[in-house]
Amino acid sequence: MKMVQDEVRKGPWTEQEDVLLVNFVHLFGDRRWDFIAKVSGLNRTGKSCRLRWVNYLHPGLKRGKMTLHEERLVLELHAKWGNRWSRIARKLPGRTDNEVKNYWRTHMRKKAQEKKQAVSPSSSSSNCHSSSSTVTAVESSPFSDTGKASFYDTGGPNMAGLEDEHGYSMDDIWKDIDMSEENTIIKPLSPSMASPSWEYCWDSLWKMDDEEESKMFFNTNQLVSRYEYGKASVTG
DNA sequence: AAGTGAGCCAACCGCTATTTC
DNA sequence: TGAAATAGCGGTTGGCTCACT
Repeated sequence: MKMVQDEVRKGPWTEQEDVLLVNFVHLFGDRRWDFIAKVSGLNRTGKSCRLRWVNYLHPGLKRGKMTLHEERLVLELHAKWGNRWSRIARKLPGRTDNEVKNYWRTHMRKKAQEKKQAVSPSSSSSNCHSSSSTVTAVESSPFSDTGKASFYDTGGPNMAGLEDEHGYSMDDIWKDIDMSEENTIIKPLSPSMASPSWEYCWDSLWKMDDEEESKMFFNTNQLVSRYEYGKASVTG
């Protein structure tokens, strides 16, 4: 038997692909991406799978607009670390490096435009956020690490830089964020992940024995079918 | 109502770092 | 210890959405 999988798929992910990927990540963990890419039957690269998981499918992700405090954090940490997006993202629970990066790009584009209009060129400084309304918060550099990490915080090698001289702790920041996030939508990444069908899907998976599991590699369509069925029953 | 441009986000690419054998 | 494989990171781009004209 030979599976004909010629072209590697690129471009936007479909819901079915998402479901498959999430299933296989739960089965095999979120490290063996090449393996997952192969056994899942997705014609994607491991790299692509990882990216999809990290940036979109991971259950710990938070969607919606950046809160004021998150904005401040981004500004502060970028001032400190530069374009170390993943590092910055680790300090923003539920945010990805991609998200932070995208935010920064648009944010800074805006700021640059504002700056052009509002500030004379000679007054610019090394701080790239000089015309921002959040400048005061940023300039005070008030953050320290309390160990509250984002979902993929690996406890990175060097957080000592943040554990320093300032009185306003990360705890305070997080408390503020918690309060402000009453208005922030935190939802599962895919509609599917909160649905009964999703739970059913997991339930079935976890009950599988090894043999079943190996069979599943060749029956991934069933997963999608289950999912679709469940989804239909939810949505009406 | 249609056209246009800007903003935003998801995904890819290339390079580097880390892990495994 | 070195090579190969894999994972991770940062930069870039393409396409979709929405506001404005």
